[in-house]
Amino acid sequence: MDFKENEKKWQARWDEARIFETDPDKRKKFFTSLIIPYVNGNAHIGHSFTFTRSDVYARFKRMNGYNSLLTQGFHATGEPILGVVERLRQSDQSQIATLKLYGATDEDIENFKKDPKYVANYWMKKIVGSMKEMGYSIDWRRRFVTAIDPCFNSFIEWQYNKLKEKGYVVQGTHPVVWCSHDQSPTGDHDRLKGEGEGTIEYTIIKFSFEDEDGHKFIFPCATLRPETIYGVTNIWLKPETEYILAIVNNETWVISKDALDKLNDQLFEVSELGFVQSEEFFGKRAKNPSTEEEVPILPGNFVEMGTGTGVVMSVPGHAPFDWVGIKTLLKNKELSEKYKIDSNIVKPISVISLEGYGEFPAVEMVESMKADSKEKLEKITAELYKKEFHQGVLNNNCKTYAGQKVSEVKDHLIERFRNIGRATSIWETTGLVVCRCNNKCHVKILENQWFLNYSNDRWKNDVKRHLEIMRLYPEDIRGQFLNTIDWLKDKACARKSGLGTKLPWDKDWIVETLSDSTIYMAYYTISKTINDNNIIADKLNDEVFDFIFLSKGDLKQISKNCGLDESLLKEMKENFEYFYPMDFRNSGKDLVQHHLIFFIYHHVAIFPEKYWPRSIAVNGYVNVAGEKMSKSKGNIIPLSELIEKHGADLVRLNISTSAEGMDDADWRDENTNPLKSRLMYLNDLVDKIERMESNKTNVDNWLELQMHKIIKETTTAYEETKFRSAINASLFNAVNDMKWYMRRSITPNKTLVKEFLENIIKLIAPITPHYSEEVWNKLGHKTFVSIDKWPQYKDAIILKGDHLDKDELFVKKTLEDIEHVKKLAKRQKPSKIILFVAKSDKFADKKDKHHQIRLFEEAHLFLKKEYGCDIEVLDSDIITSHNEPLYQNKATTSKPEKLGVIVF
RNA sequence: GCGGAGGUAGCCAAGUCUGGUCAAAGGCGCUAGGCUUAGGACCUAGUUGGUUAGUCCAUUCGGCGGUUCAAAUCCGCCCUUCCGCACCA
Repeated sequence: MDFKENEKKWQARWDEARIFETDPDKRKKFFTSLIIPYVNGNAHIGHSFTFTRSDVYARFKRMNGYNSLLTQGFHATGEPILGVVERLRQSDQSQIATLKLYGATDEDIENFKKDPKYVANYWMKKIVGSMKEMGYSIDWRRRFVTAIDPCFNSFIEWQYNKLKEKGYVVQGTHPVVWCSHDQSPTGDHDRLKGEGEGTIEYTIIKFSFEDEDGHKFIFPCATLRPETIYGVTNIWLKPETEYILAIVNNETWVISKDALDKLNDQLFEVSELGFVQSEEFFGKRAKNPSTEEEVPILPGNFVEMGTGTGVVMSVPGHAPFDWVGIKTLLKNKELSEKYKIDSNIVKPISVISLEGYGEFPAVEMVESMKADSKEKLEKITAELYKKEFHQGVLNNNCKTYAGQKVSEVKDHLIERFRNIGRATSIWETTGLVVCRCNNKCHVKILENQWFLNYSNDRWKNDVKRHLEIMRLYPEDIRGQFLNTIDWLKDKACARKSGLGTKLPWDKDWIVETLSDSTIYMAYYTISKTINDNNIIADKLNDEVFDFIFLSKGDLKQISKNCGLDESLLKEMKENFEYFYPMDFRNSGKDLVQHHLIFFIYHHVAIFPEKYWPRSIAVNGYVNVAGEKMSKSKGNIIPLSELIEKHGADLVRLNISTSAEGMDDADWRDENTNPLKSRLMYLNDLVDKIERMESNKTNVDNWLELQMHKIIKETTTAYEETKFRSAINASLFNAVNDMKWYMRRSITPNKTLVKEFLENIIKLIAPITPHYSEEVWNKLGHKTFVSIDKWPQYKDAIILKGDHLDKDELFVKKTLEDIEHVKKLAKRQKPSKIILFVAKSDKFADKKDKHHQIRLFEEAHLFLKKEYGCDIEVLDSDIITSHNEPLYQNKATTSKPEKLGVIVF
């Protein structure tokens, strides 16, 4: 069979017969879709896994009598497409290489530079092409592209108006990594350095200071460990450095230049007064707001002006850098005399007790590890901070907090100091972040940002409650869902750039990307009507959507208002009410944390409960020959290339049986071989059927039993989306059983073999649809197997079939025994084989013995054919002392579960 | 750090919920033989070590310890790999 030829043939026939165009009818419906792929490149091997799984499930349901709707849309919302265009305009070679890998020509690339929509449409067509080649059973009349299709944008506007009505879209403030040059948040992909870095809040402890003239200043010490406040011995400023004096919320602060910019972006009222050299303050004293004690201000070379405020409090007992700073200073006679300090004045103060350490863990660690380099100090600092946070307890120097665990008291302490105006906070990136434009980023707190109020208790609880009744495949993933829902916070939902829908009430903003992939499934139910009738976006106002999706309003009136025919409105409403809710959604496991959760959230928020989604399936990633896919490895194989090489059925079969559950799939070309050879075996068997006769044989019952077991096992596996198990049963086990049957039965039974084949062909049809159509046709059927009836099994046959299995197992075991003996006796071509059935007294039931004798007498021809020699079955009871010793020995050692064997 | 999923013979991978029938399915690879004979495929057997006319013994399922007549499977501790943690799709 030429797979590719065959696939083209059947795809054309399906098209012609429109068997996948799905409209409401009397049957029960089943609604699913493939994941909505991003149209900035071609479909590749990674997509094929989730695509195929969805199609297989839709086909499985279709054969099980459902009116199965499989739909497909495309995703163009957000930055990526604009990014592609931008990079092409800058002649980015790696971008060009990627696009070429996906099959774009130089001419295409020139066109891409002109228009993002061209890019989207170009790749959409390519992907559609691959999907058709893969034989996905999609109702193509319903396709659309997000952000490009104006009608879809109207739908998103409706979504947001609904969410806002419910109070689920709110305004708030939020810290983001910010590039002040670009004036925008700097996401991971926009960074030269600092991928994965986030934001972290430093506490600022305000130390007060008064100079000789009575001017009051604040030294705002930025720290991650405000709980060590009681252990402060001094303040560090960087020597020989200009600090800035600035009015910050009506106080005069001494801070770094960087800090000024940061505070400016973090909702402080800031105005610059002037410069001051750090030397001006050294030796003078500032007041600790917790102890009211005065501590000296001293030079510390290690102070980093770019971090925090550039002003640091020193806790030498618990901070390695501080202890080294103190040591360095005391060693320097000139400075210590100048600033009048000695080892008493800056003596470490113990504030945290930590098991396994003495009073001053930082001192101990520095000394024992001889830490001197910055790297070493950073390492032990991180280690010590972690230990003290998790295991440390504040000691008696900490007044009211004495005896409390650091991990438990930290937040209270910060809260109290803030409340009495002695602390505030400054946000910092968790590591150095440099924007594409080469500017160093800091944290900005965005105001009046629009948020989806995912932390809303009512909303959250609705989601959790619904999750309880949803089916999840595999069930293991539930914990991941629950946990994510628990910590889900509000999510910024409007941005300034990218393709997408404008926020309906604030046109300066564009709705963020993920909201385009939350309830778009509802749009599939109406997109056919929109596409067929060229409905324009203006007519699809909120009133129309309310009518279709929420049954609100009067048909006549709405029709009049929007200018759409009543019949069209009714058609959309009927389609929606028939196909909704979505029954099954399959995605990669990486989408659980956002897409899939938001999918539930938005449905729960907007639609009546009966339209909330029914199930979610999740699968792993796709590796190629054991390695992760990556552009750098160049192992991202476009789907079209795979199909060209193997044909769609083998790609479908290989990928969908490569893994199940949350395991990652692994594409290996060579794995197609065993799959192909089994398909060919079945195909070849069809040709042999004609020469068979319809005589019952003694192993027919056994094969029939296997058939029912295979149907049952396969069906159950499909239900659970365990396609690997399904194929294991319906292809591997089935072929093995069939091979055994063909070997075992001297004259295979035509009727049974045909029935068996027909069932197997159907069982694998969701995964290898083209192949199955062809073989089905060859078996003499004029119908499409894709829409034929799923095989049924009979539990009754399975339940009473145990003894058949036992018998066959016994024959197989005896075959192995004979082989074994042959080898040991070194008789490659035996002239005669004698089998001994055990003596009567060893059988609990005499009937079993007779059954055994009959079994092997029936198998006589088979055994004779196997070994090409005479086979004799002997009853051990008839062996007497007159027989040869070997005979006597076998007669006595034979057991009911093991025949005695002599090979001549 | 928080959370999720894993670690099984050369590789991939079932089995773990519901302990025994597990020296542990299946596939790949490898070895021997067959078939054809120089194409791959296909068929049979083997693939922890020892031992044997088909038996039996020892050791094995990340590590250590425990429960049990019995553990890959249950319990505890430890080691280790992968994944997600948001304004990025």
